[in-house]
Amino acid sequence: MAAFTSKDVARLAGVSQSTVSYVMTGKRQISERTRQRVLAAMEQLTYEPHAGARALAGRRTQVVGLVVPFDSMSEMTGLLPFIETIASSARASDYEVLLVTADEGSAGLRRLAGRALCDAIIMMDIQEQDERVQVAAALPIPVVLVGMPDDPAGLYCVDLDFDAAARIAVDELVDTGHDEAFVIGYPAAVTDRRLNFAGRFLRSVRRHAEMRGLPLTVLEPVELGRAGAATAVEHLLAHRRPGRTGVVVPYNASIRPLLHALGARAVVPGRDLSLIGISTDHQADESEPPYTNISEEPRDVSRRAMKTLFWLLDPGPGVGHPPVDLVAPRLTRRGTVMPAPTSAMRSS
Amino acid sequence: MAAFTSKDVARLAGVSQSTVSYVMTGKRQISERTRQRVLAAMEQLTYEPHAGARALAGRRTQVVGLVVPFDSMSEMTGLLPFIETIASSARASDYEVLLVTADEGSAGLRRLAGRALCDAIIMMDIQEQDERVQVAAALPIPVVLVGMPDDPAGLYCVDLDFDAAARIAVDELVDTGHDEAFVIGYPAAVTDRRLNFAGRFLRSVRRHAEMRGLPLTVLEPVELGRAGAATAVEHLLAHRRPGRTGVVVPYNASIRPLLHALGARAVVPGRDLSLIGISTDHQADESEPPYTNISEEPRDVSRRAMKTLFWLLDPGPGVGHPPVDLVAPRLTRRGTVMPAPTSAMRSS
DNA sequence: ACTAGTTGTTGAAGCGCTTCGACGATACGC
DNA sequence: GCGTATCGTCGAAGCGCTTCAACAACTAGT
Repeated sequence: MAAFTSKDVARLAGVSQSTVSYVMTGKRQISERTRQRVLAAMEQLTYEPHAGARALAGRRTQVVGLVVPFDSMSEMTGLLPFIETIASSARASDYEVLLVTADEGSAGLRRLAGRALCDAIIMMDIQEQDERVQVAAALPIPVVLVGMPDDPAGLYCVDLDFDAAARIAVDELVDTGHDEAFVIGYPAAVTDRRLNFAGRFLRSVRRHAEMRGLPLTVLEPVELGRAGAATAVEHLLAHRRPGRTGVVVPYNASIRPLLHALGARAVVPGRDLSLIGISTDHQADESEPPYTNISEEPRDVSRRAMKTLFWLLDPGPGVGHPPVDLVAPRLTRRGTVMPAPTSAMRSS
Repeated sequence: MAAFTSKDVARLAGVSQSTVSYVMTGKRQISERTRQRVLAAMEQLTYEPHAGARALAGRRTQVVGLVVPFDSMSEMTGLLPFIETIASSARASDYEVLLVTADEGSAGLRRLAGRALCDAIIMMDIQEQDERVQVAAALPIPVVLVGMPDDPAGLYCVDLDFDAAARIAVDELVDTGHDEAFVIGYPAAVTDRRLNFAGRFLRSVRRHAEMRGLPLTVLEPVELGRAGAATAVEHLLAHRRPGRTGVVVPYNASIRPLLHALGARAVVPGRDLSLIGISTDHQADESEPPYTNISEEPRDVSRRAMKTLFWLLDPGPGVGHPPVDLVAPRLTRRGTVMPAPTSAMRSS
């Protein structure tokens, strides 16, 4: 099992070592006959090129660095689909994935680039003011952000379009004749870290509600778990005005406990009030009961991020790429929003 | 930002390049004065050694390959703590982590070793009969399994001691005077893939129940989700004999829906029957209600696996290491097991 | 027929490290 | 004082690739 080198392949194929290299990289024309001989020799020896040597000589590693937020003790479920999609996109283009945890901060970024560990970086868990963004922008390799800091510093960003999500939620509630809306705040784990999407969504939802004349209250954050949800529901029920009330739950992990708390008080979403969650379609569908949701699809976002990253690595002749790529969310009705009153009633 | 090389450091420090190398690796004695000069130069240039060059010349990469089961569409939550712990253990020893998805099968393993992408591999999601185990055993680099195949082929394995877990569960039920036990089977997603732990647990629990004379029935698998749990509970209630019934739920994702289904039928664990789950302490504690559990701690298992891996990379002078390292589980009572009848009643 | 391309292949020069053997300098034993 | 260790440093030879310049063998153009 002593590893073979390209020299061994060359000898077996009866060509020079550089020819073997050209067969692998395709950077020079090689006659079909020779190519086949070389490929056969590789096959026979189960040859694999030495990654380090490649990186050294060719100055590219075929590795993408993935910076993920493992530091927070929070469940951070929902992270897995991101990682998985990124991993498989990478493999599809013959790239490996190197995992770096976010708690390393900028040091991790510098290490990745400085040691030539990867050709590009994809960074998640972006905060509004993120020191790493400046560092990343100064690196000699491309960096794609999943999320949007206040100042992207020229970096490419991919994320869900939270402004559109907010607009869709408000529109849906207004169009179905709601008189008032509540937004369940993000849990402290999110707001403490000033994760970018929380602020973006809350600002947008306030703006759109105002534009459409929908009275809107942002409730205290729901701490993950039963107790927090119960408190929020009590508060909600105590403060709602008579009329048609809509509730928007922007943080997916809050949705389940909230539904549970409503259920415990025999409040039925879609009958007694309306509820819209932001979550994956899968989660919304599997929930008991299923709820009307605005899609937040980690897989789409990751895929787009990887596309951007590969484009940066090899721009090609195309027209370019938008620096900020916001994935459009989609509303799917699953019955937790009360339908609009009949037209007779409506014209009040 | 043009990357510096050790030659630049050498020039700045007024020493030869090889001296710089010896300062980094510590493989030769260097006078303290020179060492400090070199370190200062490195600092000044923010020098980082080129990983590829290191791998090429030094034949070690300071990378561990991590093979994780992303292929299954199953939630595979619970995976994150493994990954996180492995990532931080690795970093603590100045190793990077390269992520490989299990759906690549043995090809991924061969690539990792063949291309010299890493110094060692840690592989999760082991099946009873796993073709990858043979391949892994033949690799020129150490491989540690998280899980136990039927035939470890000489590889080091780390996992929860499912046999002990089964014994603890049976003992607890017998010692508290139960007349009968049910085990909720693993969902199809697990059994279809013949994951190693399912068979190990079921065999053990049957054996220990027989040894202690506890009538035991293994129920149909609970499919993840409400419906599956409801079916299992109905079946359970229909078939239980009069007397003290214990239920063991070995798959952590099945516990929550099961508790929910029991609640929906107003069956209270700890009063109407007993329930023991295998899950992390955290999950057991946060659950509503909390349940008596046998600990399954991914972080412990991962940590031990990494310890084994580092030992394999650098055996040191110690006495050695057990090839199969089973982490002992621990029972924590949280009130879902009915206490033993009073001694007066007991002596029937 | 003779130059001017074109095509396919090669030798050799690195890429930035590790590591071996060598060597000058200092310390020791007698 | 002279050989003999010991210590600290250096030069140079790779590690296994990529890539450049060069060249042999053809094909075309005039």
